[in-house]
Amino acid sequence: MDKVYDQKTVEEKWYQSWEKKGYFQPEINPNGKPYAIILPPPNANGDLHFGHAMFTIEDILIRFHRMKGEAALWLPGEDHAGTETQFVFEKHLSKLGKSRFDYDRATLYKMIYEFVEENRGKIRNQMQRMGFSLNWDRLKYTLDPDIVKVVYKTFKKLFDDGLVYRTNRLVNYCTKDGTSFSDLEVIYEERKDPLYYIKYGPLVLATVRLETKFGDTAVAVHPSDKRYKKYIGQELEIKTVSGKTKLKVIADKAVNPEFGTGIVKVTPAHDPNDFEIGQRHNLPMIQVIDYSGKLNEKCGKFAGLRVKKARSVIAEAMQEKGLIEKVDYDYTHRVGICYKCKTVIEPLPLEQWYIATKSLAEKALKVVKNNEVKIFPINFEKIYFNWLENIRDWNISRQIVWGIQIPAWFCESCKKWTVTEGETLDTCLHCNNSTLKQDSDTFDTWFSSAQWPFATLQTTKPGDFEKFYPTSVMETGRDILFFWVARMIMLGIYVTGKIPFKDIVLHGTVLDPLGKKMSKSKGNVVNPIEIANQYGADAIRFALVYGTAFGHDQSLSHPKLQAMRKFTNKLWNIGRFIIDFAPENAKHLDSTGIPNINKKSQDDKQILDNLSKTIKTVTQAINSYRFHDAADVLYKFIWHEFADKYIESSKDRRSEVQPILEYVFRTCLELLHPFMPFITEELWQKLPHKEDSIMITKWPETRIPAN
RNA sequence: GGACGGUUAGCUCAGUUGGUUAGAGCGCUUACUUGACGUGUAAGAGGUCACAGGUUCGAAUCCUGUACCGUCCACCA
Repeated sequence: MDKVYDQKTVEEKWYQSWEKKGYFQPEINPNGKPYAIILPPPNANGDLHFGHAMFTIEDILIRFHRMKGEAALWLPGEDHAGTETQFVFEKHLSKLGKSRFDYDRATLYKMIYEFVEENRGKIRNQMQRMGFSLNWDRLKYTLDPDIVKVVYKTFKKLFDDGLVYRTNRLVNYCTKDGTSFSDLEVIYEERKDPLYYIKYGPLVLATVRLETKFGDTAVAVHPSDKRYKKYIGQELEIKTVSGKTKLKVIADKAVNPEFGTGIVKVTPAHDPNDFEIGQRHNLPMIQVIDYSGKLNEKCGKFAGLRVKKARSVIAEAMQEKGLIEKVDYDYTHRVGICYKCKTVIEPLPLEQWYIATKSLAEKALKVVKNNEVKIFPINFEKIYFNWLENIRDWNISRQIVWGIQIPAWFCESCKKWTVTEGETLDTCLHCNNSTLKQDSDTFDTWFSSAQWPFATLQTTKPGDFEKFYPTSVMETGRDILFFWVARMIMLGIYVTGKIPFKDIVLHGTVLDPLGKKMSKSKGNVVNPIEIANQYGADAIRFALVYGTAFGHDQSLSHPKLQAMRKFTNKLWNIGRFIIDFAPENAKHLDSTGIPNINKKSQDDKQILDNLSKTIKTVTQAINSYRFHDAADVLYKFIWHEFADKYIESSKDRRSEVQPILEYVFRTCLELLHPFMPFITEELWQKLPHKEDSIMITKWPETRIPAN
């Protein structure tokens, strides 16, 4: 053995042979009880990033349960990631001087498909580099025909049950990306914008959005606001930049009398609040901004201007006519922006498919309240409850081509919609005319992701669903608790009648070394594969769980990685001492695996005793998702008890205690294996052993007779 | 406006139901390195556990409040 541990050769050595021998298949323990984790499917088009390195937690669980003799299945998947991928592709197009408008739907789809195919598999290699024991035979892709079929079926069922409906209301629209988004995909930013106090007839009101004034259909005050009581119900004549117009004054409790002058202009087509006021008062909707973010023909001479430009041009025109009383330039408010391209989100009226979430959310709440589904750490329960209790209906239509096209057909003759399970319709089921047109929109990616646990297990191998559903654990980042986890519970229960998983385990975020969130725009993204190449995959895996309470954020720390690299070197040298430097006359561990020596000293008894305690603690810690406890105990025991004390003190009786050294060390490797798969396999192979691999040897606790 | 997390040695962080002199890694000091260890071992310096109250025989740990940092949720024009 080399004096210094060379992680590169060792870590390249084992993965393929493990996979070839079928260790990643649950069938390796045919009679074990089922234990399943569905991998949160990474973007098929992407690279491994640090969030994915946290899959280590899932690998620890899977390897641990596999060693306990369970039929452990870790099911890999890849996500087509609709908007994400299409936007990446559009960037790629723009570098070529093209845009999505240069192609028809089918061509664009085909191009993106090929673009993704070129990159698929890249991330697979990277996950293998990390040692993830995923069952690749069962790999699923969100665009696999059988998955798509499941998604269609769910949509049809929802439609038939009246839980999917189509309606025209304001959506969060990104005029740059050309699609609507769900509420979750809008992020808010504090912005400073001028607040204009404008004259509306005899009244003065405050607004930021001057450019929507062409869409005003009323002026509103609070019903009990004494200042304006006499105006309620009146029709005001208003002088504007383009002539005179008339607006009615209405009373609505949504108006805050404290803000501005206590008066608002009501623009139902361009503001969510105003939309609701409009509904209550039967106001007409006048759309004055189009889907490209420009004022339309209703705005007279301002037509064609982009919103931002229009605002300043109109302000100038109004100043000239003396229609602006004052401007507050220090006004800050929160503005919704596109999470992807940071464009200001425009609330625009658009017909979309919605899921009625109320009844689904109630059930999703109940299963967590009943403890049928448990969330770790527990404080996320409150956040989960809060979201579901206030949930709004979910817009699942997206105006992009990359994704699953919605299987709904509109009949031009009878103006009715028909939904199918994916079959193409030739004639309308309502009126028999053949004037059908399929909805050009695609599903929100999260709509298909929300079905992932059952969609995958129903389409892998016969019997998988019956055996592994509900799965044991859903382990993922806490940032997608709403996007994904809550929705999986809602749709999982709805479609299968059962919860999709029993435990939800949420890990924290890995931040950059300065404690900032990693992001491409900040340029502080670190590639975990490079870290693995530098320190070893085992070291990075251990570093991710060691020293930070599970569930908390942590900063990437090079000193810590260095320390973990040293730990692997320490392990290597313990192995070298025990194996290479064994005296020639030494006894060895026999096939029973229990060290059988005549006279045990106090030291011997103590190390064996402490080993048992370590086994117990590590087992308990993993069972309760306290991975940092397990790592800490292992590190301390191996280095500071076994190496520093026991090995040192036993050097005089070396040949006598060799079996104990071998036994304790081998057990340590087994306990460490879920955390550090590569080095433990390498060293374990050099010690006396029975099974072919440490991966399939029995977890130490299961071998200890109860006492 | 709500909610959650954090605040412990110079730095990065542990500290599960409250219990003897508060821990680790890195860094620092001093010796050793005699048969495994790009080193390792042994010993050591270093903390008013954010702040203010309270409960208790006893609090980093429980309760109340405050400050600062971070995150999430919410339609304030």
